Amino acid sequence: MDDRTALDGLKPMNKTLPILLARARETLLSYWRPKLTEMGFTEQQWRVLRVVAEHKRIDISTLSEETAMHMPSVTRILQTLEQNGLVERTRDEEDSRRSWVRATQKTFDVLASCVETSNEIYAGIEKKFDNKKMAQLLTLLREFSDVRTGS
Amino acid sequence: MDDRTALDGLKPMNKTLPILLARARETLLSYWRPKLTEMGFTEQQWRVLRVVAEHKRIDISTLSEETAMHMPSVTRILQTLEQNGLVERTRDEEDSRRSWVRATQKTFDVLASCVETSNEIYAGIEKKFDNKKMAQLLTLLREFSDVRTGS
DNA sequence: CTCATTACGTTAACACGTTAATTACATTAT
DNA sequence: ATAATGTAATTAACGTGTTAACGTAATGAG
Repeated sequence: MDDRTALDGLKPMNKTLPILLARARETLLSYWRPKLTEMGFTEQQWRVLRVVAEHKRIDISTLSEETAMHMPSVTRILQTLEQNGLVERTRDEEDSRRSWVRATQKTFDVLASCVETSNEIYAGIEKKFDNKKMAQLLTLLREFSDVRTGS
Repeated sequence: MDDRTALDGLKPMNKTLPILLARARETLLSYWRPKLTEMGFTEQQWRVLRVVAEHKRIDISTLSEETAMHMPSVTRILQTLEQNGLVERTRDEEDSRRSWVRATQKTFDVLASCVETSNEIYAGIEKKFDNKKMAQLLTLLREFSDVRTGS
């Protein structure tokens, strides 16, 4: 017989934060996936596109920070988006290490065509998870994110 | 000049759920990463190991559900864990499609050696994000996860 | 000025996420 | 029985997560 006493000090995994975060993400995606598939974007490409469009121009480091993705992922995704004519890149004149990314008109057209569906999706979620709870959840997630350790 | 009117109907991305979920995950990992690296596990391998250890035996589908990971990922991770002597697998006698996974003593030893650190990590988090807030967060995440659509 | 250091971004390598297809076995209906 | 359908798990293919190393350019100390 196995010695399972090791488990005494550990919480049941299905009640822990990592699992619940993963489930919440999966639930959110269950609403978005049909539209993303139809548009031919991955969730991550969509995030990058959205953030780039919010700025007149943005550098890779800031983009990485705002999308909550690591820079290698951002680099790869930008290559794809650039090939598809959704973003353009230029080098900084003063500091030639830095490069700037801008959204093209094509991106704004895609976003415009998505606003309606976006509102429908959030309305659908709100039916089952009201705005007050959502606001609480967002606040708690923000507060939790602020306790990050060095790194 | 670009036509940015498309953005009028969309929330700033840095205030949306997908980004905040990603940040929360990253924050949590910032606490765990040192220990995981030291032990030589990825976060996902650790999740699988923990869940397997909670059951006398568990099938792949259930394991996939409880770890909130897709079955192909679970399959790959189990191959690694099995090669390292952390889990064992057997086929079901009645239904030979199903296979059962069990944790070995080696797994329980690893878990036992981790309980102390685990408690320290959660204590560290609790200093900056108290138990009441954590309980609220877990509850809201659970409630949100329950609104998943078909699929 | 020069060398060491730091910072921005990319590349490389391997693990996981995601979807579709596949294999193998059970179940159901005819 | 057998053919059709459904289910458990794996494989395949491609995109992303993650870490380390790399190339290049700016910065700072001597």
